[in-house]
Amino acid sequence: MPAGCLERIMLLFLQKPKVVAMLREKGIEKNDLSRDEFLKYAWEWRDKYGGIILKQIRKLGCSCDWNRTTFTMDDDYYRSVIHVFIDLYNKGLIYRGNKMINWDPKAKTSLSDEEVIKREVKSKLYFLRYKLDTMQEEAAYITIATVRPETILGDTAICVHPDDDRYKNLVGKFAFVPLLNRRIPIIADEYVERDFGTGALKVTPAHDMNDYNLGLKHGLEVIDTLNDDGTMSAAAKLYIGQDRFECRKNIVKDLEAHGHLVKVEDYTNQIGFSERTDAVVEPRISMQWWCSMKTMAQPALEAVMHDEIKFYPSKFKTTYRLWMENIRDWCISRQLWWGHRIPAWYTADGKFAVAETAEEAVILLNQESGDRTADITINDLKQDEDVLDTWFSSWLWPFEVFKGLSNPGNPEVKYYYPTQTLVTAPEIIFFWVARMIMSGYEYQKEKPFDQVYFTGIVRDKQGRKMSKSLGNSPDLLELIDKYGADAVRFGILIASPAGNDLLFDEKLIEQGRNFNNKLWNVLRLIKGWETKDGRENENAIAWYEAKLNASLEEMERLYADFQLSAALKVLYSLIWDDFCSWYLEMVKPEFGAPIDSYTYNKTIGFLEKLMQMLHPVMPFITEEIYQLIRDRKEDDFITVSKFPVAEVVHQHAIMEGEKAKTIITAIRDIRNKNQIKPKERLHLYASIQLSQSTSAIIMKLSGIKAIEVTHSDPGNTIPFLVATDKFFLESPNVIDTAGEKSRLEKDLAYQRGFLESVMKKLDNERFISKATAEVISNEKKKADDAQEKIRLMEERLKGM
RNA sequence: GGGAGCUUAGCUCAGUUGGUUCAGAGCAUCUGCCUUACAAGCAGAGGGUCACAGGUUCGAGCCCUGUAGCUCCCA
Repeated sequence: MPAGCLERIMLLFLQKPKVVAMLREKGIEKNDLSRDEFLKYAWEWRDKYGGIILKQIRKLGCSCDWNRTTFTMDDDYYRSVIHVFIDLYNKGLIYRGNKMINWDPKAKTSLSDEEVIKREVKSKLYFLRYKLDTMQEEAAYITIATVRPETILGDTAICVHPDDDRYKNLVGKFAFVPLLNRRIPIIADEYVERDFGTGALKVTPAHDMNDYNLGLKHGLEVIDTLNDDGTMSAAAKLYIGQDRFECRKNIVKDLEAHGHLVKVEDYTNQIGFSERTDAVVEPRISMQWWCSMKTMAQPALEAVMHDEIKFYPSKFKTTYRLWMENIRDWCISRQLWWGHRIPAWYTADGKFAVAETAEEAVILLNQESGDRTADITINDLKQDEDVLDTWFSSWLWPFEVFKGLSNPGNPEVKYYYPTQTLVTAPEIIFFWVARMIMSGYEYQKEKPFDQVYFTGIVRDKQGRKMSKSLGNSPDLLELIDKYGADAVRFGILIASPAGNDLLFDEKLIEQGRNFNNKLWNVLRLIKGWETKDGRENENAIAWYEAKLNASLEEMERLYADFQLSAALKVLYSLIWDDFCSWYLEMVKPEFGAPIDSYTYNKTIGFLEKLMQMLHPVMPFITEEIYQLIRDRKEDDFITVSKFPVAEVVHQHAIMEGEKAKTIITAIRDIRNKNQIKPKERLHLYASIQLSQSTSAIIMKLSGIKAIEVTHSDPGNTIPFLVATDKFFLESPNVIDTAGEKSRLEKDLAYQRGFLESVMKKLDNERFISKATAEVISNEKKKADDAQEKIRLMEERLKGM
């Protein structure tokens, strides 16, 4: 089983406490602290919670290599992140630039596109009229629609579609921004959607991505009306200092009072929220550090498209390709304190150098200026206040945990890199997966892993994503207390089909707990047996051995294809149905009687294998049972034992066993339908000679006194068919002929219909000429079987 | 607006080279059992026009096209 699949799924449940939240609980606002004070708290937090999270992971039964825990803020790792920044800067792949970014006014930091979560929100669409600058006496207006009326203070143009007849004559003219009376041009651009609103668009280059682009194209003025905390700036001229949402309310009132508000409509639109603080994100022009992506994306894209790195499920290849082909530069600076501080050093006059230390920066800057008389000293420099996006450190993970960058070619990185499988969530395919692949090729000249398995997203019973605001995430530790870690693991894994979402339901955990209980009772049963010499139950043992090997084969196939829940279902059924309900019932001695040693040893062997197969899913109980069924050497643990390998499957043994099962089930069904007590021992008559061993199993599991061979109904029996073999079960009660007859007739009708459809095929020349020989012979066999069954049923109906 | 995916039993879902021994599992339901491993259990049973409409094929839950509804990703 690919290690970590389940672990990854389960980690989704864990709560991630945040430093800022912790401080707030203590009554400390981040703004009251200095950078150093904040970092002191953050490290305290990390030491405390980092440890707790690791403990929780252990509690879940994750078997990781605990000697290799690594943190991106560890000294060595930190240096590597800085090194990569400098390296990419020197390669020209990192640059500083003033561009439009996503701004989180609550955290007062920039965000990458990936950190913005779009949500649909019910808003209002305000229709506002702008007075046109005309020579005429009579006032004329142009009406625009906006959901953010406060942004009109930053308007520097109105834009219409060049082919829009309604506005053609206005292009090139001017209008006045309401309340401010700033004169702005009316321009034309094909970007405008004529059907939306009034077809006229207000342009605010400082606060909207598209408007920004329009501004660049048409050389518009940029007026930044917002401060970094989301309040109106001095440039807004009005409402200065008011929060953007408060300002919205006020400006609507004022616009209405001045007759600029034409109407208000309800409107649903997508709004970006900060993944970090859930604040409404503001597009904002800002000086940030950027990582150029195009060149690094190229090899990373090809690797996945050519299956050098395989995605499971493969549908994510398309998602990946589309993102990579349209990749945009990555905003890597964050206005935070916690993180890897950007190694850029500034002089008072705005010059800067990128270097590991201030000393090196001094040298670089002095070399650059070449002016010996004006040498810069360390005291003249100030380090960039900002830190790097956390993903800028995480993307080095696959090799830097083995020091593949800081100590290139060391034995560990040579041994472990590339790793086998990355298990992760599709949500971070861009954040992390794509970037790890890029950094792998950039810094190790090789892919970071062979395959990526994407788990589903955990949802609640109603199909909603688990989220803090909904409060619908279950407390995993509480569940473990209630049901046990094994049960929780089982419940989650059984419901995790490859790549599909997982609907969490406590019922599934209950199923896991019941399974635990079942396993424990198996142990109790077997431990209670006394042994005697002998060799019995050979058929049952041969059947189960074959069954176990067949299931192992099946599971190997499913695991290779990452069909984890399917593999677990096979195993669950192999244990509960085949082992407990059938095998153990077949070999179980009568109460108090001893079991032969051959059967006993075989049974212990089976249970041992089953526990090994189940161990990745339920590590705790399987280890416990493993230790209890045999005396073990001190260092013999299931967790380090070899996973069983499938041996040759004896098909004949399986068929023999299945036949016995079918006969037994038929007899049990008849007992049920005819209210014959399970304890009542009956005679069975069969048209065929069953093997000694099969007969013994049938007698034991269906309460049969004796089995006799017969060719006709001995009378006072209930007849039944298994394949084309006839059986007659002695009936102690008066036989319900009417019920029996109607059941028989129903079955007969089905068989006739079945035969008809098969014959249709066989009579079809085109079928005979086109289908494979195997398919045809199979169909012929079906027809023969059906004919025989029909004959037997008709015969019986006649006799009733 | 662009893209990906989903629609199968009352519920949640499997069904990976097209062949009515393939229409399945778990839960839920019904019937009968406190049978000394297990009532958190045992033994059985019922239940589906595989979203809809066409098409390809000897044959379609599976392949193709369209329609409807839902979900996700990107803009």
